[in-house]
Amino acid sequence: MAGKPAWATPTSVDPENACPIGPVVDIVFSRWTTPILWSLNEHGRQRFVELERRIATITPKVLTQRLRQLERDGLVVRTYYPEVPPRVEYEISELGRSLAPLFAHLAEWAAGNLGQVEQARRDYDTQPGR
Amino acid sequence: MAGKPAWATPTSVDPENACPIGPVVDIVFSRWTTPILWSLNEHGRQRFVELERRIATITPKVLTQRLRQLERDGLVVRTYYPEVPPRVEYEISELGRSLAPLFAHLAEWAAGNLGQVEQARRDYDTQPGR
DNA sequence: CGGTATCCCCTACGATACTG
DNA sequence: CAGTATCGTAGGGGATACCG
Repeated sequence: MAGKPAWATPTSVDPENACPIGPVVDIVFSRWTTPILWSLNEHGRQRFVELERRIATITPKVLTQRLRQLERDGLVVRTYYPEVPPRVEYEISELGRSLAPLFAHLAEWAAGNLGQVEQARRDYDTQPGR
Repeated sequence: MAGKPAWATPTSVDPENACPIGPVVDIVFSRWTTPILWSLNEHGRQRFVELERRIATITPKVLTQRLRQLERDGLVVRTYYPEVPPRVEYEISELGRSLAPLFAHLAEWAAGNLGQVEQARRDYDTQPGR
């Protein structure tokens, strides 16, 4: 990154640079990833059907997609047992588990502030003239 | 397994959303919200064009949509000055600012672990037979 | 069991105007 | 300046069926 002088303050930057947490949000908070990671962290090693049943509204196609993505990102470990019938188990990786405090932080914020968000919505929606 | 993980909330878990942080993720980490909140938190009060220029790749339509949503959720305060030409300023609310430690936590995780994610991706992609 | 393969729909988003 | 209005599209899921 030695091309740009430090004094060259850009008037605009691409979203990645505009927000340092952009990339990590894409990785951790893309759709379905939080229920999956949460389930694996809370209930430990699970088979495909267990996850499918626990998340309930997810389709097998999407569950596969998200699990592959999480595996590729190193957040989930997939283990295949060549038995009959075949068995596959998913577990959260060490890297994935390192997200636990972050998730706890998020849950804590939710517990303390979600009510305010809901109240704000009610207030906003009852404003006359919208 | 070692009992209850740190991120498990005692509040009843919705069987639909097998994940207590589902709602808060929708509020805080839906598309474009993090760059907007980050910008408002980092650079203070800003007018519409300032945000537009800073985020650069966002269109005015979408910026409006997201700002309205954030306003409705009580994370952003919109102030309209009926001047000629009109002036509108956006600032992060107290509730929105309460997300700052969370964002910092996220940035910290990213700084420490994003490299591992990228390495995991490289490893995964260089596996033969995919 | 643990997935693919297809088809299809919906809507979030982008592009391009235009206005008070 | 601070937005709307309108149109068009891509692709992320859902539903269903099928395979090793």
